[in-house]
Amino acid sequence: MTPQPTRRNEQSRRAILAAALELLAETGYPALTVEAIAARAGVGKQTIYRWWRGKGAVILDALADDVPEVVALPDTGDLRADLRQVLRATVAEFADPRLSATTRAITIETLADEELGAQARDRLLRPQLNAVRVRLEAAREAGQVRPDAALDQVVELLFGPLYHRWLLRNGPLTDDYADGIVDLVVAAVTPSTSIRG
Amino acid sequence: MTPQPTRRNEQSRRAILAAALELLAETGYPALTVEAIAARAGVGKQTIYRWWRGKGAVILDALADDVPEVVALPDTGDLRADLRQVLRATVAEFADPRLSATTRAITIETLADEELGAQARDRLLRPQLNAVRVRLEAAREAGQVRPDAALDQVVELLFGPLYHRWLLRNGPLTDDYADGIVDLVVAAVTPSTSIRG
Amino acid sequence: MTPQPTRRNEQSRRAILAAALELLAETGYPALTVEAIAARAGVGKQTIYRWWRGKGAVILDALADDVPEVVALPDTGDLRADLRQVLRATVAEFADPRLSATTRAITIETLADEELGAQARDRLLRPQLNAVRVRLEAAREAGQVRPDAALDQVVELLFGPLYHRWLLRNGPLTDDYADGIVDLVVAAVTPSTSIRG
Amino acid sequence: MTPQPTRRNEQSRRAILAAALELLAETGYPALTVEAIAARAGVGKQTIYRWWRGKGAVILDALADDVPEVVALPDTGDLRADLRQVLRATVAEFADPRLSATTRAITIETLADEELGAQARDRLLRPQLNAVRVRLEAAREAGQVRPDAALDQVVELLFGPLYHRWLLRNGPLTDDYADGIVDLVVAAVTPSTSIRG
DNA sequence: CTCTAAGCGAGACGGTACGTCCAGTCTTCTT
DNA sequence: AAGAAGACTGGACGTACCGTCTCGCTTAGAG
Repeated sequence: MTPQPTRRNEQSRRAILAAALELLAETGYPALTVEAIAARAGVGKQTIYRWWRGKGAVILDALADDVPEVVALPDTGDLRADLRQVLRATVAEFADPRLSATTRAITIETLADEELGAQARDRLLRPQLNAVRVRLEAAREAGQVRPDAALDQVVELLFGPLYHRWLLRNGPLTDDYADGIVDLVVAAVTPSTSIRG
Repeated sequence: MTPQPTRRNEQSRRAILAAALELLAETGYPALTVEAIAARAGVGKQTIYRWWRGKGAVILDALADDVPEVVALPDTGDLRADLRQVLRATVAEFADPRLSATTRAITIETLADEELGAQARDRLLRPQLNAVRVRLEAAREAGQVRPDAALDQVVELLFGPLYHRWLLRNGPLTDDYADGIVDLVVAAVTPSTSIRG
Repeated sequence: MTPQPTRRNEQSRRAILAAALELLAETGYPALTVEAIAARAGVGKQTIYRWWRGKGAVILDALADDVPEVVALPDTGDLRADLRQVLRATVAEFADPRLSATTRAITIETLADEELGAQARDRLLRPQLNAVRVRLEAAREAGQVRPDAALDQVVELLFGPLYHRWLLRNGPLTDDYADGIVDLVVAAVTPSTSIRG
Repeated sequence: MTPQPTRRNEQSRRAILAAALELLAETGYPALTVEAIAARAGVGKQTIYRWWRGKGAVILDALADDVPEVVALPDTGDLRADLRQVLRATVAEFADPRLSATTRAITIETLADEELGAQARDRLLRPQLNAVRVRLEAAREAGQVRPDAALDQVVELLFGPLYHRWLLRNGPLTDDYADGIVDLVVAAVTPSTSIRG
């Protein structure tokens, strides 16, 4: 009943993932079909259904395969500069139509399927967020961030607005915008120097 | 060729929107079909396709019909308190499975279809964001917000993290979380009192 | 409820019949629709349904309008020659794609709808058959046809084979074929000259 | 693209043909739909469209399946008697509402679709006509039929009138009528005994 | 070093919904 | 009151994919 992973044909697996990404780029997610993936990959439909639950799972796998497991963030000592760099990179990603399309695709699938959502979160989202968190922890130890700041929230404070604006097309996504967010967030977490200057 | 809105049957229109919302609540968005809406509304499919581009457009219309055109925000003079109230209300909305499901539905459709996205933005999102913006403007005039703060960004700083966490299921959505976001944002926009403490 | 023929718009009537014939020639019977007739005639659909039962009735009316009420047959005294002429004319009609198509159309409608069939029979078929019958009666009086021959059957003996071959595409329809049928039929009805040659 | 007949499911094929005949008997040809056939047969619509061009093709196949490939005609030595028997049988067939309806159905489809017409001709009509032709050939060899008679025409002379009268409802179809036709045709083909009476 | 059970390409299958087309009815406004 | 216009319910159309189910055909590993 359950397939034997040992016997799995690696060549087919790769052909399927490649075909899925190609078709995603060409036709967009809603027009993507398992049948088309199978045809493009030169593979029987059953071979897809044997190893994945549907097109969403295939796409997720394909994307996760493309992403480096661990993402490292630069630490120049200048928190603001480092964050600007990260957010500008994110803006650039969203500006790239290809990457943008795939991210939208993943998001759709994520919305409709809880299990897939969990996988996407753990394999794609978390590593990225976590890298930023690590950088913030370093900043906190360096006294550049208030010790009581909830760093998970700070991370979401950085990415949430970008994601929101991009997903809902609520305005242009520019480097200036990214910088503005960073400035606001830095202001929010900088220890108050007020009491006695 | 293009239908004549004058001749439109208002009764059918309402029946369709009502049926769409009912079915959405009962079966969820992916299982929602134009055929089912037509059947439930006692309407020919063509009548739906004559006036809408598909189920997404119907749902959007149905939801937009339910939303008050203008949303007013309380102004108690206490910005932090007012914002907490708004964000807590948003958290509550996201916690309600019914509302949550419809918002997810809209979001999916929005992602796949640019035109629909524009409509959703203008008719559903913007009014809500704008209400908060108005409150922030009042706060700025009252000297509670730095005069140079880009208020649109601040609004997104409030909602972005919530939306991000909810959509990607990146953690629990609680009142505490909402309060934490508000605290961070208020800290970000409060005029620096540094000069002489 | 029942429409008042007095008030009927003669112009519309004619436009409808003309449009029906045009479309029949252009697109063929199965592709012919009431909607198209109405559009072509610049007429509301209701105006068609008010006066006819459907596209079949319209077509029948259109064709019956075209046909001379009474058809006369030549009588040269030579029965064989006269019949040959009639059957050759019929062959020519069947060879004309346009006439052939309309006859096929009528036949289809006739098959499906008994009432229409009756009308077609009385207004289109009978007059034609009757003309031949009259000629045969004359021949009988002239002693060229056996007095005991059932003339209705003889008429059908003439047209039945042609019709059969044409409708079922059971072979080529040529003048030779027509002549052959005539010869057989004449042989069948010629009084036996046996007694003394 | 084109389906592979090897893989064809014989069970489905039979279920479809059976369902088609059932529904034809129950509802008549015009009310017959591919959808209903599929439902009754417990089959997907695509399975019908994969193997047939439409309901007409299905019905034709169903009927052709029912017909014995080769039809033999009795040969008692008495041509007139044998032909009477055949034509009376045909009259009986036309009198049976069920058989009559299916024949009308086939005819309609035949009229509209040349290819179908060709099939109907070859698989349904020709075998029957040919059987009569064979009998006539025997009669010719026995000297009961003029040697110069075009037998194909004679066959059509027998069936044409019946078909004509039935299809166009141009009069009652009785055994007497059939006998009358046979008498005429026999008269037409009997070698003239005149020469020396 | 065969044999056999698995995965495989292929694609037919029962289904469901699609978006379109037309039938025939109903409604509104015009002539 | 009839007509032009065209929106309405209804229902079949033929298509596209879904996910499952055979087919033979490799192909690997247990005997």
